[in-house]
Amino acid sequence: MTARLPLTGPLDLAATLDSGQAFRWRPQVPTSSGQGGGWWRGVLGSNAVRLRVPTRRDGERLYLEVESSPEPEDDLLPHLVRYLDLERDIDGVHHALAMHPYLQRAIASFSGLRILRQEPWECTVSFLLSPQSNIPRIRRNVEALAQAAGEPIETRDSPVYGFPSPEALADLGEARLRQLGLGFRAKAVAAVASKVATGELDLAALQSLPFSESEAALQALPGVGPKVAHCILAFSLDKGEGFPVDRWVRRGVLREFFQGRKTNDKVITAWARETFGPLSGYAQQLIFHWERSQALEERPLPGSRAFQGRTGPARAQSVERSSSKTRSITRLMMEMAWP
DNA sequence: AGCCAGGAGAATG
DNA sequence: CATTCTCATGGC
Repeated sequence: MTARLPLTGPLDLAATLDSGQAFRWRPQVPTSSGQGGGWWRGVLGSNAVRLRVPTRRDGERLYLEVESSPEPEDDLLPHLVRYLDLERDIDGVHHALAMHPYLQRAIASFSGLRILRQEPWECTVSFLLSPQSNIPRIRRNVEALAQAAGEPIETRDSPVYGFPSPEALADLGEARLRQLGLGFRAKAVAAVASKVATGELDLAALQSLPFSESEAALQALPGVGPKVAHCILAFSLDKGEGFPVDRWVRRGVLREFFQGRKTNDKVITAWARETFGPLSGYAQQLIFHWERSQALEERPLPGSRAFQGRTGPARAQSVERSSSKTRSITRLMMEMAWP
């Protein structure tokens, strides 16, 4: 099954799918002849899918291919539209945030950066894995969970697994979760899985609560502090006030908005909510991506795939200098690799 | 090799 | 209440 969806605004799949919101998307490696490039493979519900946004003059379109069988339910498209939040007026959001010169710079590089609306359970587990970890490792951990306890999904080539149900993860237990490489995070994953499996906790119900109540309910869970709670709020519960503060965001905010004075994260979070309101999550993503890309530019890590260019304006900027137009990283990379 | 990681939670001062 | 230590392991 394939589909084409019209886009009303920019969509940068690389920035949106591959830098820390979700952890199961992989770029499809193009063949030596350049075929298959630009696709992103992932799992949506019980479907193995791939996505692509080719460059077009008459406006961009999103291409979807379902690589698994049986055929998907006919509500897959609505689910995809919701997952990528395609009906969001991202240009409008960015226009509002561009009143801050610092954010304006980030917007110029990441105009198609979206905030996903993930399934709350998968998002919660993903960020339970995040404390004192790093994105490559979180990816590995999530994938290990899927292989150990997820439902197999039929495809033509390598087997794919759905994200495990709460019951499946609860049944694994802390010890087995540790064996999968989660480290001390296994305890929290096991505990929260058990709460959801027994019905004691209804994550989806938190979406209909006011922001602060939803935030408090999440932080009452084992392994969920301010950072993890705000990731869940922003990336799966559609709470625009969510503003996860990690070291990148902290660095950017203190330098650009606090004159370099250091303050604690509680102050930063409150400031963000006052300053950006329901657009806090978008501001946070722009800051996060911009700060990481800047760090990458300073220390390019020769040979790293990041340097060879999917995300990060380090490489893109050098191209943009010779091209007067500002384009999204995704489109830029496509033009470079597949003219 | 050795430092550090999209933190949380308990232990201190 | 603010700061410090511990947790488990792997990426670079």
